Amino acid sequence: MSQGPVLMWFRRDLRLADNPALLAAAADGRPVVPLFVLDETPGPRAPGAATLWWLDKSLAALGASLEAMGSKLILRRGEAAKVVAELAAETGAGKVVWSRAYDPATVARDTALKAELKARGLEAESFNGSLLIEPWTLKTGGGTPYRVFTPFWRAARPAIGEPEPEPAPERLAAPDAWPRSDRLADWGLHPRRPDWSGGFSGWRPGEAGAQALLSRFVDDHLDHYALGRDRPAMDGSSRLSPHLSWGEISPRQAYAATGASEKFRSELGWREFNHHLLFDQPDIAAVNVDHRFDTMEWRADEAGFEAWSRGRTGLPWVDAGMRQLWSEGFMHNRVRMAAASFLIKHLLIDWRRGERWFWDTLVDADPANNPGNWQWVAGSGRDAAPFFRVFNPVSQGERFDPEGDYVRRWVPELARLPAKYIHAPWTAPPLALAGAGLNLGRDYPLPIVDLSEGRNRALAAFRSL
DNA sequence: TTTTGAGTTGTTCGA
DNA sequence: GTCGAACAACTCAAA
Repeated sequence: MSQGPVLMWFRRDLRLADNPALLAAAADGRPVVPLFVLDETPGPRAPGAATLWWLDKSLAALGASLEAMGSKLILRRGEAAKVVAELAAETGAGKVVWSRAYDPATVARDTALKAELKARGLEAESFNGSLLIEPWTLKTGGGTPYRVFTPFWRAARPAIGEPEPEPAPERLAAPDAWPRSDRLADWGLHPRRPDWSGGFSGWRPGEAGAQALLSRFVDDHLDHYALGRDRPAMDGSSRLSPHLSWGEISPRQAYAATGASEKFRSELGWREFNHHLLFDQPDIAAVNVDHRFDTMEWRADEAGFEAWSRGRTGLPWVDAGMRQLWSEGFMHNRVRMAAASFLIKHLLIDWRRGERWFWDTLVDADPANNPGNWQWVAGSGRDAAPFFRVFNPVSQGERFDPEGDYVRRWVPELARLPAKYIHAPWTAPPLALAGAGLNLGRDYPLPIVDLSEGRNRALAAFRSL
């Protein structure tokens, strides 16, 4: 067996517990050199601004946890495969371990790196640190990937079983000398000039924050998840998505803790489904999974896109969601669907534009889930919504925010409007508008599109595919 | 090979 | 207000 330290390359697995790569690194007592590489070279998709904010805090948390056990997180910047190979040489490492990624570009890079390391006489091993079940282990009877969620999940469940997450390694041996590390602050991941992250204060990135959130969710919300997840004003959702995205918590840990809710587990199932899609398809952020959509003539509506992204569409349900997104880096899932549907269907704007906006603004932006869910709403994805499913922002709002509390919170100019009109302020009688101190068209926009006309235009366009 | 049952999240219209 | 049908057939997965 080769000697020297083991290089533990952290990627989207920024945790110590239930991390198979880290356990393998620690297993035989050799010194461990933990590493994270910030790769800004073109190639695998670069994280968006909100996720970089998150990464900054998550790396700080991971670094502190490692130091508490006498270890250290080495930070390097550059082309990842090159940096890893160089640091392996620099430290005399005999082995490199990491958790697998599933997008084709990263898979190709990692495969090449593994071959290169082995050619140099090093051991290189990758592990499953991010999924309940890996794509190549689950196939239909015909040997193809599942394209429909329900049979996919029915087949996946027995294969997953009841996982038993592993604890963190008890100790990590330190090398004789630590290699040089960048300073996290020098990476400039926290936004400056302006610092737009003031609304992010409710988040606690890092493994401890993820575990605390999971416990609280299981104690307070899991019993009523199926209903609570549909009420944005109550926020009975788990909010675990950004923690899962960076692997601060493993899906095995989340799955094991939530056996009381099939509904929640099936949401983890959709995360798996999207990762399997990511693995099978060349580039789900750019290419329609259903190629019939390649001929769709999307509208080039700059004003519409601008109104949508800034929460100025005049549809309170959509605007509340888009403003929550801008403020917190998050949007409740119920509202995401309506906001996405509005852009794609009522405005007939290419889903990729919306996907890119979410990619940059969501703290949970994920290479599998973000494009997968956008394609699902557009109807171009796998097991996607039928074309005639056009979310109506007014009826959705009335159904899932009957008191209007969610809208009041995020669209304060409507706060004094009675619940009866809050999802459709243009229907309020003049007296009600005056009583709410609201001058429509000045304080808050009139709808930028007539809902009925927009819907019919979308149905016609989608039908013609 | 053929057949069969089923398919995340909706809206509108008419009875 | 409530309810069922229509929306558009199509594809998937498994028997």
